[in-house]
Amino acid sequence: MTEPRLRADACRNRERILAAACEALVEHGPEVSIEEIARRAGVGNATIYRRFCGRHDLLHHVGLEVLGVLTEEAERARAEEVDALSALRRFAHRASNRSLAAVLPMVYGQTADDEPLHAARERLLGLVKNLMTSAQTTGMMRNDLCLGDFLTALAKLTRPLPGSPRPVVDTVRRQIDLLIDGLRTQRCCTCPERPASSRTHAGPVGSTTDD
Amino acid sequence: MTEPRLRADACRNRERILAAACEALVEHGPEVSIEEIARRAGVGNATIYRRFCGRHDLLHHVGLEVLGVLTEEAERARAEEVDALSALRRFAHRASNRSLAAVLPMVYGQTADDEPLHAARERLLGLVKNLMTSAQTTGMMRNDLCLGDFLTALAKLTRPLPGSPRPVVDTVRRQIDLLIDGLRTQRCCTCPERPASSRTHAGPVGSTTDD
DNA sequence: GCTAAACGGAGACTACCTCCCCGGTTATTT
DNA sequence: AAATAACCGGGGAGGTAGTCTCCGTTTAGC
Repeated sequence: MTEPRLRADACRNRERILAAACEALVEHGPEVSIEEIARRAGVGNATIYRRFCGRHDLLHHVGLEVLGVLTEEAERARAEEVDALSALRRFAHRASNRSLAAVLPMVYGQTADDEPLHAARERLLGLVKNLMTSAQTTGMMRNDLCLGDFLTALAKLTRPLPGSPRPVVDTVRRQIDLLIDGLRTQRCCTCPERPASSRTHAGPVGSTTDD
Repeated sequence: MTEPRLRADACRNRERILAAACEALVEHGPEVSIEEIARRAGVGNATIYRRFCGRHDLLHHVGLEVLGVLTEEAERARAEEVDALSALRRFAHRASNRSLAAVLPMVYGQTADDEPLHAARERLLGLVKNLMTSAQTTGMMRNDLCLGDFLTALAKLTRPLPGSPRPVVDTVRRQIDLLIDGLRTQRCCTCPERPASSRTHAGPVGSTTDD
């Protein structure tokens, strides 16, 4: 049964294609062209068609990969952080890496009635929902919020605006901290007191460092 | 000197085109097609070319109009609200109507070195900047934030995610309130204690009511 | 009711996108 | 190190969609 294992370079290219697809999706929206993804990945467009059978299949695998990473992050955050709100904050930060949270809405629209994708999604939603209710029942988080508020806010903040040369990671992080602080019941500043740069727009272009 | 005044129907159509362009821009991104805008406005595409000389000119006027409305809103908010933070909140709510705040980043990328647009933009930025420093010096708003943090967050939250049938106004409002609460120095819940719907995603599709 | 302004649709032309084929390149195996 | 099979990028055919213009018809305003 199949999967004769990919050659090393083919495997590398497959990863690159998936990563490029994520980037391209969040920047250009759901109907980004295959050519654009290929350009970004630094491969010929034929390579994409060789590895995936068509657009739908590509997006399917993008979705699966992203959902997998996020689910794992949610589990680790829950396990390694002491309280639910810190876990949510950590999860949010991880989800902002490579705009992961913003990829999902782009994929869903294009892959209707895709069963495994739907299942993976429900699993992630369940985990985050648990974190939220846990934070709420322990009194750390306000009660007038539902899952959708948090997740769509996360997706929106994570998604880069067109025109920004490279998403300034620092800004996104700060915005997420702001959001989390808004979620809190009591004020307890989690945001490092980084002096505000008085410049109007983006500061130095930060590298996408992992947390 | 020129501007022989438009006929009533032409004038109406011009408004419709500008409004449709805003909608289309925030939904499809900066390189949305003229055809799509015409479809949305319910006019033939020739009508757009009759009223504006090309894509650049259309976006220029979209930008001017949006900047004009937002500037006026900022001034009114400052004049009519008692404190700077309330003014910011009010401004943010108004800017979320018709996704106004999200239109601007779409326009800027396409209209480089457009002097009047740039001037109008600086004017608005100045007003908002004043509101922010005012809120900060009176101790209502945390100091580790700059103009860009607030404005890009506003633009992102205001921009609809692809796939959402109609932006659920209620959700956007709540997210903005969350953001403003995150800005505060002390907790003082501005958010009406609307009981959280436990449903996973969007609740009822709200109409885009003005504030 | 007349006239000039405005309208929508259709058409020419272009650009880009999808998908496949082919001659050259590279990883792997012995 | 040579053989071989997997893999690669570029280019091309066919198709779709976009931009902008022309033209016969409709409509607002006097």
